[in-house]
Amino acid sequence: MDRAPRSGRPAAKRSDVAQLAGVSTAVVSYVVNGTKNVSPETTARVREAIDLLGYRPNRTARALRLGASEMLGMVLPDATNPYFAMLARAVEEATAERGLTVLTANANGSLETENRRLEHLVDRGVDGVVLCSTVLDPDLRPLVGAGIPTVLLNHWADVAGVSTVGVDLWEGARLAVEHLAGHGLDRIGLVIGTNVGHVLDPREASWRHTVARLGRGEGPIVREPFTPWGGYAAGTKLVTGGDLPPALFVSSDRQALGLLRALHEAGIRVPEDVAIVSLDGSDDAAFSWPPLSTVAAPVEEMARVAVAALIEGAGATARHVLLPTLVCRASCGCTPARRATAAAR
Amino acid sequence: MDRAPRSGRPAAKRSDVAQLAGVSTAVVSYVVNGTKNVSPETTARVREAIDLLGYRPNRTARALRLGASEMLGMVLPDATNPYFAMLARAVEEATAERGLTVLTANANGSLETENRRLEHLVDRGVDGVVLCSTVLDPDLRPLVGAGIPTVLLNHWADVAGVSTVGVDLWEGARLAVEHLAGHGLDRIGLVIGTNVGHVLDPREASWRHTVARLGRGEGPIVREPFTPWGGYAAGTKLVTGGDLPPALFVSSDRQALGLLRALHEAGIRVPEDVAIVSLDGSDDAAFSWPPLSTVAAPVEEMARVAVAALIEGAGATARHVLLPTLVCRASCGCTPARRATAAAR
DNA sequence: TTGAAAGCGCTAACAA
DNA sequence: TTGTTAGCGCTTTCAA
Repeated sequence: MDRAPRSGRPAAKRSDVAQLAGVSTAVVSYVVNGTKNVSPETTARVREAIDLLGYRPNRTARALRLGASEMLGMVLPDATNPYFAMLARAVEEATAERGLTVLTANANGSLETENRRLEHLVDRGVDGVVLCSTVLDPDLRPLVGAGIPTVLLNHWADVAGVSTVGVDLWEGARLAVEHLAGHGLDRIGLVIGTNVGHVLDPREASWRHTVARLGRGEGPIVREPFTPWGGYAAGTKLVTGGDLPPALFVSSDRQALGLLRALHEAGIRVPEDVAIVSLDGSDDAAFSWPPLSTVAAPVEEMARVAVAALIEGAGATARHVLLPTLVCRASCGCTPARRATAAAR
Repeated sequence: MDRAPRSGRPAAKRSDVAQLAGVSTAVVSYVVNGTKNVSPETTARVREAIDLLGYRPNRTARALRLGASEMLGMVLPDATNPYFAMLARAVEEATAERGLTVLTANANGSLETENRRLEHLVDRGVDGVVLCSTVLDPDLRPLVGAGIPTVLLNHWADVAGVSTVGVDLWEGARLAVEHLAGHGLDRIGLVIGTNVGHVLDPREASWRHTVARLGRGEGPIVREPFTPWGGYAAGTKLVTGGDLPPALFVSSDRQALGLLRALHEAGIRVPEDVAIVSLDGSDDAAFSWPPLSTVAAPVEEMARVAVAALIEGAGATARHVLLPTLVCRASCGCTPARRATAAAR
């Protein structure tokens, strides 16, 4: 070795422990990993030596030897999006419970970056990958080529060779539309994203289907990106288009935030003039004005299922579809936004 | 080795490349890392072999050999907080530019978890740590003990032995208060967090100082946690306390979100009845209602400085204090919130 | 119950 | 310019 040890006292290694305890290095391994029977006395001696030296096993060496890094990779479109941030945190938690680490990477909304990050994770030797992709059919070749178990999280389409876990968007849209209809609103519009490719988004399909089933009128449909700016643009279109329906199903919370702003700017009241239910259930929906009623994805459960699929999946590919739940706040009209006393002012 | 190779064809290793190219393994290293002169012909042959086999160096082995993982660790209080999410993304970017990877960990607001995550990062052999702690004086022992370079990000107090990079909060508060005063408002209150320990928060000190210097009245001061719920509680107090000042400096965007909600519920208009400037500059401030005027931290710069301090710092400990900038939106009264046409309705 | 030793894939000093 | 080789710290087989 030709490198100076790190500043500070060099970390103790397994052989130091072995020497101090008067055993072979193998025994230290047995004690540390509990993989073999070691006599109580020896165990005690080894434990003591470990404590004395403050020994911590070198996980890099372990990873090299094992051919497994005990790390999971996760790539997100953008951790700055509260919904993905929740997902990331949940995955981290589910992973930590199993003694693994997550290596998180942001694709920043770029497919090219997504691929680069993916390859990077492969190089780092992650044992599995949780991929939240913005595209329906991500490029899985680097993963498949390396034989790395992969699960597509927050995904609703079928993809060959990998497991997916997603929300039942059809059911989510049904929940939203039925709720809005339950408020007696009879024309229900849709604000939805643009990046869904050529496959019909289940949110759109279900919105259309449910509106028809309930015998309500189909309001306008506006397609804009899944961002607050997209939502703002949608709101502006709706307002200037002069065809503002009394109810709107918005396919993401962030869009709803932007929509709300456009509506406010135009002096349109929510929920009095337009009632809104959105979809995601991210934190920021609770502190918009008015607070958003939203169909919430079961984020923790999604994460747990995804991690389990990766670890226990053992090559099986399954499609997990989880049910969302409606969280009522003020934007749909369920709860009065202002306090009674305030309204009386 | 006693383990089956991963499913799929086993990855090519350096010796395969060497064999195919008809050179020694050392030469492959030289070519891959560009550490030594290799003749053009040999280089070409090696490159070809690499492409042919789809060879990718094993970073775990490299890390073990080098004694450096080429990973940086980052621990955050909560990546679900948009401000920290921005910081995390910026750090990831600054790190990627240098060919390194970030291992991110969430402390979930718990000091105990923070320490556990820190130790975990040490075990993983990270070459440096970016620590965003919620406490003023975090436990750096695991880091110092292992001789791992550390920088405290988003920190404003002096801590022995490590570099810090933070925002000039005094200046931030000055900017906010002066701006509010510039709108002709003469009593300026403060909403601030509770978890600052026994040291006087510079935001509070500067608010007090600036208000006095400008000859304005000091409005009420409310202390609640740095969360939307804290902000909501603060707003409720202010409203029911009956001492609502015409201007409020709020020490974090998330608090401001909650505050806004409490104000809305009480039918109080922003900025007409109360003008608000907050501090952070996170994304969600742009889509609240009304959009928040906020003193924005130079997040990208903070991240770059932090990463540079870690990598080029070479044991030096410096204190970097960066300047925030005021971003005016509607909550302070600079911009009319509603469109003129809407106001005319 | 314990130990000796091979070797994970890579780097780089040293020799040729 | 290229090759030989000794490890990095760990796990685990096989033998004692």
